[in-house]
Amino acid sequence: MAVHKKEAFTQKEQDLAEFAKALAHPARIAILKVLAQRNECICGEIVEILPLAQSTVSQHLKELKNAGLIDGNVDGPRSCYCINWKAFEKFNREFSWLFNNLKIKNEKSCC
Amino acid sequence: MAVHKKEAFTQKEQDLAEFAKALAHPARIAILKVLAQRNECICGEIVEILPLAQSTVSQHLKELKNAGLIDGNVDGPRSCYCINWKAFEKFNREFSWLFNNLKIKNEKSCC
DNA sequence: TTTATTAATCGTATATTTGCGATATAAGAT
DNA sequence: ATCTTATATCGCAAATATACGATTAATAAA
Repeated sequence: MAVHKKEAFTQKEQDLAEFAKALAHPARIAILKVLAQRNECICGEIVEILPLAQSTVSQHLKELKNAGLIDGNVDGPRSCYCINWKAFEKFNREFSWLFNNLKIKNEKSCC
Repeated sequence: MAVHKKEAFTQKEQDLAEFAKALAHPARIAILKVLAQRNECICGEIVEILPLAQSTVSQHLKELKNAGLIDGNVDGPRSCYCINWKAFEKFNREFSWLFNNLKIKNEKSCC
């Protein structure tokens, strides 16, 4: 994003944006869904389910992990990923904060 | 994003991702906050508040509008933007759906 | 030890995003 | 009709994101 002026915004705004960014791709939404449907931490399964190359899936997993949405243990050949619930709850809270803040003050819009 | 395989995912996944993408920048989060704090639909004020050029702010507004997060009337020299509550509620619902879906099935993670 | 097997990383091509200045547009004011 | 004012749009440069194949790394199996 070229000349990204992230620093010019509050930490809360940056955090929320970063979290949203991690969700901003259908493949990553799909990965989260897969991680949820199985009650265990798969990984190779994701590659079979998604129409993407292994390296691409690995890259998406890395982004989700960097953003803190998932945790992951790498045990040699077999990795293990799972949802980071605390992070999700924080996002939910932050998002609700923004959402409710808006809703209370401005129930009916002017346009 | 090069070779974007969006089509390979469900509509719900794409919608959620698109919505998240619109939120995936601190400037756009800040714009939504500004639109909320005033109980009217300003616009030029945003330019004064944000540390960005007028053309850049206009571009972010356009993206928010394209994503359906805000509505806007352009009345010649004076535009009028405001939150699209229905869109927000839809996103909130979709996100909760994903979130709850995950939480119910997988209360404790394995890693 | 050698040989799978699984996942991460590297390198690369291409598309998209971000940001800005400059310009165009469109209504109101003079 | 001309000038102001407020936005949108265009065109560009630089940074990121997406995707893939090829390679590396690290454990398990033989």
